Amino acid sequence: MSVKQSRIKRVTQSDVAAMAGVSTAVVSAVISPKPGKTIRVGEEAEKRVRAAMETLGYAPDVVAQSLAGGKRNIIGVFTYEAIFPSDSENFFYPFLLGIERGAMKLGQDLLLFTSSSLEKGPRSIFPGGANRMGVADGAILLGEEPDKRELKRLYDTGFPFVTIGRRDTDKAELNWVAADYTAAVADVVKRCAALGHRKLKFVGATQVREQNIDRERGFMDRQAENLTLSVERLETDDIDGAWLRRCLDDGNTVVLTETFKHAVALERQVAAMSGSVPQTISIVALASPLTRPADVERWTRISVPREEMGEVAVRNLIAQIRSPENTPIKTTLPCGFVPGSTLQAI
Amino acid sequence: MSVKQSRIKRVTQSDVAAMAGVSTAVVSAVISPKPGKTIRVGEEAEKRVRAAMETLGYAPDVVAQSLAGGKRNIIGVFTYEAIFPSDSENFFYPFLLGIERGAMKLGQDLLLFTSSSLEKGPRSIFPGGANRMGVADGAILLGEEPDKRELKRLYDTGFPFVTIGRRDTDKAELNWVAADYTAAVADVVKRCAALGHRKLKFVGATQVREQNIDRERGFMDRQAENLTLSVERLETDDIDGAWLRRCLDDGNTVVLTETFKHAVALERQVAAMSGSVPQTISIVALASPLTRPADVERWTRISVPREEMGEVAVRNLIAQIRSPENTPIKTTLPCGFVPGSTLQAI
DNA sequence: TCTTTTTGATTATACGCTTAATCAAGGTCA
DNA sequence: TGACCTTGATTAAGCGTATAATCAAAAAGA
Repeated sequence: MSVKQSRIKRVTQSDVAAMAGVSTAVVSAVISPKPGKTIRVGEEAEKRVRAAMETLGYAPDVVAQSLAGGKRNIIGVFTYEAIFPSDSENFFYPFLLGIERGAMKLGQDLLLFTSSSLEKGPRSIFPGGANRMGVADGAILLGEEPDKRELKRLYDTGFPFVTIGRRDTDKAELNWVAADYTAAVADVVKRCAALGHRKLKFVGATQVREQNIDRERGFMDRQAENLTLSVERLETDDIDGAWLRRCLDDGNTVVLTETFKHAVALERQVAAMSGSVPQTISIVALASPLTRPADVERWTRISVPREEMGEVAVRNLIAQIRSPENTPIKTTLPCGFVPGSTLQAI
Repeated sequence: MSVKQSRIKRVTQSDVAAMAGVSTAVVSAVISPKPGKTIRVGEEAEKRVRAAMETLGYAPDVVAQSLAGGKRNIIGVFTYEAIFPSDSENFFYPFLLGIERGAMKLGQDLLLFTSSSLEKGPRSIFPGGANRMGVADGAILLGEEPDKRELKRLYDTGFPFVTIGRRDTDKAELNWVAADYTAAVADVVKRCAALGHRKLKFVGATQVREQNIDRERGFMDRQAENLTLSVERLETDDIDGAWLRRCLDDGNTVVLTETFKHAVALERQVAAMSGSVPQTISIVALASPLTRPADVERWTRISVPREEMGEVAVRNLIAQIRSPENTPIKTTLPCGFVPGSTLQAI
């Protein structure tokens, strides 16, 4: 006969209620005061309840609160990759900084859904069909989802969440906070034009998501000003000598690359034909690097307000949680232009 | 009159049960088959249940499962500083990596107590007297606590927790996982001896905590082998020209410093008297740097198995949560010796 | 044939909290 | 003085699941 596992004795509401000489409903009301006051508490009683909570060391059980439909002051953070990136200069890290700051300011704890990892590969919101997120009041989703249907499915559950990065879905109005790539790229084009460039090429990733669309739109926005603009989407491998030759022969004087990898690949080809950047051709990177290369500073590029995006995501999420009847909040934040030495006047 | 937010209707066990023509208990048994079989299910019934789950798209509610099972599968992480260090090469970061990995493996979510931050200054476990930790099943404490009484107080609540780093407290047997500084420093002394050093000096921090005691003990362990050992504890500012002169005059050929700051301060003084390390004197750092200086690799030092410590902390915590009647688990993990160019033979 | 065991299920309760529905007591007001 | 409101509470009904306690029927054993 095995020894029975002794349960940890939790301090519960009724313990507190008993000590304070009130009912559990009063304790509940003290923990989470609601404007819709179906239960009212007198000063005296509240004082006794708080004292009892103090001496008993009571903390509400979030799980029970969740089940009962109350608020927990916990926001979930879901990432498709590891939350603490082993590469510490990781692209996602600043978002987390911002999220933590936002959570601090708003008195929220952060729940990281580390349990949803399968053996290998990317995480799933619904590992094995179940969804742990319900423990939190809402969640922030970070990173590129491998399967957009998961977003739709989560949306259908009615669970409040905010994605970092714009998300476009049929039949689902999502909350998101995104960088204003459109304006940022349009600004880059304008600056290039001011520097005398007339033929500009946009080199984008083959994977086309919302942010890529935004960049391309920003690029094309400036068509009017007697510029010649062309767009190509290709793998970095496709940027070879022949490609560069054609690009130059076409008269392009500056290339805007959607990723750092493209920019680096391009510079390598320039070097291969004994040219140099920006003498042979100018380059502007339209992104923050995924992992910080040693020489980032050298590059002319745009910067994404990542920490701020994280903080705003928390604010928007809380707003959405507090009034779910409101329409989804979509926030775009301006990017910065970072001058470097890879863009020159012509 | 505001429109009431219509709750999303969940597919529950009883829906499935109804469709399959059984009771909810059977459905529950089908989802989680336990060895302790208090409920048995026939083949026919199981088939019907599975079919019903399929057609209804049923997914168990993890929150309810947690409530009923008594386990939340949530581990708290408490840090006295910001959890996501803005300096990502931060000393604490690898611990978090390990904690996340451990949590993943054991199917736990991680709750970061960001709400317990006061305006400024270090965090408190009991902000305003309340303790949010009860939210989790247990917690991992990271960083140097400003006030040890908080630990005792937390211990007295019976809440399971593990500290990273050894903690010694009166009347409280704590769980911890620590680096084996004693063995590591003893090893360093042995290596120095093997290289011909006979007079070694230990320079420690004035702040004496458990880990400092451990290092000093490791240093003194080797007294037998006809070595001359001396210990000094001082601020980095106290390492000036006069001090270095005395140190050399005493015949010391190697200094073991407890922190990187001390090591750096010492080297600066050596340079100030036109000497160099390790020609003038050898230096070994007995720690991992708090923030990674550009030239860490140059230093002969010991390395702390931080990621592993984080992972083990999770394991130990879970073990403690599962069987609270067990005695506290104290784990020490071996450090590594990292050869560098600041230690030479004599 | 009568008792005992095994199999396959049901019922009822607990988990800790929120909240609608109630209610008692005292205060207002015509 | 009785009708009505306000205040400060209590009661009780969930939320979705797990599981101990039961139980009926069939199988096995004597």
